[in-house]
Amino acid sequence: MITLKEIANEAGVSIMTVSNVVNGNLSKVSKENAERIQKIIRERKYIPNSTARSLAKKNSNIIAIILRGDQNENTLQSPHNAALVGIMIQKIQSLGYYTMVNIVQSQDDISKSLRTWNVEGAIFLGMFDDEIERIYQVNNVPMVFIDSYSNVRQLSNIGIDDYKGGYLAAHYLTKHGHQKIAFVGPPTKHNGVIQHRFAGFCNGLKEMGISLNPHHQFTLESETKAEDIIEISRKISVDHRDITAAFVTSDQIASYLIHGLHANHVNVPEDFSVIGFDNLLISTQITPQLTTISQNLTEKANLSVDVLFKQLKSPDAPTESLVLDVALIERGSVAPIMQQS
Amino acid sequence: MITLKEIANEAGVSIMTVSNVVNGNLSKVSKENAERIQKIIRERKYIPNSTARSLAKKNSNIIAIILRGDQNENTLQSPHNAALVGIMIQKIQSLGYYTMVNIVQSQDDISKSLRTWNVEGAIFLGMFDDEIERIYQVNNVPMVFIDSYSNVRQLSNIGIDDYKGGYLAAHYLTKHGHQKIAFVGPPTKHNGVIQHRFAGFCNGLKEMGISLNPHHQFTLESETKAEDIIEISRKISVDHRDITAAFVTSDQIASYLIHGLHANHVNVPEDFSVIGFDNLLISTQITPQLTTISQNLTEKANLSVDVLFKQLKSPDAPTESLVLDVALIERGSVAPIMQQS
DNA sequence: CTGAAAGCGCTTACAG
DNA sequence: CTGAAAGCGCTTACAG
Repeated sequence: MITLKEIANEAGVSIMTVSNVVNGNLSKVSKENAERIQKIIRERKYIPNSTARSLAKKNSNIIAIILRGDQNENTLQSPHNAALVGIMIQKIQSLGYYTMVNIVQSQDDISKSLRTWNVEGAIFLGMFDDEIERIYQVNNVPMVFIDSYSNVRQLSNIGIDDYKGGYLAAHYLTKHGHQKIAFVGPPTKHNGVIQHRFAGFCNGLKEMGISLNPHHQFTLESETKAEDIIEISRKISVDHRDITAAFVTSDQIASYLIHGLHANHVNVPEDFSVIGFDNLLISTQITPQLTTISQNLTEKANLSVDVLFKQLKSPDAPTESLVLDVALIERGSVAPIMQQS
Repeated sequence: MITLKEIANEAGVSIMTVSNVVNGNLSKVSKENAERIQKIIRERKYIPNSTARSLAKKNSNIIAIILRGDQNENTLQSPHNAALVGIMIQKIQSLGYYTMVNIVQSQDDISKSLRTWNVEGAIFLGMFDDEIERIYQVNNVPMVFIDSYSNVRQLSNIGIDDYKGGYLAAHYLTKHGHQKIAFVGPPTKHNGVIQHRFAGFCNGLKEMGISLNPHHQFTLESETKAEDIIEISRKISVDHRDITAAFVTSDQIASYLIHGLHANHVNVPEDFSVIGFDNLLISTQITPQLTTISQNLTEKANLSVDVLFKQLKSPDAPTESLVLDVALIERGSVAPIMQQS
């Protein structure tokens, strides 16, 4: 590894002068020296040692992306998370920073990763409220959360209008004549995106004079277990033939549901209508293409980095909580009920 | 930040003794001291400063995952890459290391990221042959490549039997009576996975006395542009009604193709058979479920980390090139030709 | 078993 | 504009 000292020797100056050139403090260096040193730096392919720099400056140029993980689930298998992380990394890089990615289990000590590397800021995906509380207690770097509804304290959060998403779905289905509508998704009892989508959905129905039949709420214990979703399809097509439509909390689940319905000779949208959530690639890959609630992942990722850097640059900047809009995308998975057999 | 020195002061010992305790060199410390110091470390929540440690040790505990990116494409949007990266991160963490993720454009200087942080090893996804050559010239950390067919030098690589994948597809389709078969995928002219899948496919056909009609090779310029795939569907269903089946180089592309065929009133598998590649989640989310060539991503990711650490622990370990097996998964997207109308 | 010294490669703060 | 000194928080190598 070539160092400041070697460059300084070769240029016949002190390491301070080289350091100033490396850091672009050209006002402190004579033009001749600056140019000569720059030439040597280029020729010798000098790369500053970030560990030394971090130690001296007590900061790092590292941003951490921290994902809530699970023993038996690959959290980056979720297209939503993967897309966000990919965009964030690119954005962080473009700002001259480095990205460390951590996947933490509940009991893991997040502060260790953050503190050991003097991480300058962190973006969190999928954390639970109680974890957020603990994270705040032990860390004081700028932090931004994605899709948190925690109200235990004022935090910077980038989320979407989950309530409106559910509300739009309810209105759209009822406008198409559906009355007996199912809700399919993870449990709605936790404070989070699912609960808000559910609330918007129920209130949307209520406005149309419909109340959700509790038996028509189908709860998945695990987000990604295909068998559970297939089982729900079976129940709907066998035990609940009166249901004509479903609002499903993710495109992923919706696609399995449609597959399962089809296997039970219930065709979408002829016999049954489905609305998904997210507007992921998969919503255009299946047949019929999925009518869904879209969220803008690119904006979500970029804004989260923007908000983080705002706080990073001015430590007393107020926390920011942004709610991005959602919209209903009409495709082929919903049909008016009149056409149904 | 609490430091070694503070712990040493509080314990009334030198920082060396504390350092030995922190690093588990308990044979060098008296039992009483060790226990007292451990207690203080726990109470004060001491976390070693990795930047200082790295500087002193001239290494880091950081592994880099480097993905080939593209201006207008999110490389983590590929479920294949996202799943691999997720598993790798978890594995790297479980070994006590940290993961930095870089998404590089062609002209980017990879050695900068690697050298500035004293990165101890790197795993590369999606690099081209000429880039690999350059990477090797300027870096000397252990490196593992994923899915590279570069033969410019001996390198550690984890890949799959792409040739066999194509071969299996050809045999399976011909055994089901198909004769006029299309190949759909990215260009086959570059040395890489696609070329080998294509070669296996062509040779598989040849063994059955069939040669691929050059007009039946449909080439996609961009892997993910849905419109291009839909256009191919149109061509096949309108201009090439004699084609009865297709081997497609990814499940992603296959799903769009099936959707496009359907839009042109060609139903899979009744009118047309399709085999995909990867066995991603999507292959079970669409209707019909996709018959496809499966690769084991979990094994691929874990082995790549294993091989990297083998080289990292013994610097003169030979490079390892592993080829994982593939298998054909029978689902619903292929039907015998006799049943076709 | 224990610790004083030197050094890792940088930056900060200061003197000239 | 230039540089000598001190220090960031650790580890290595050595002496006791």
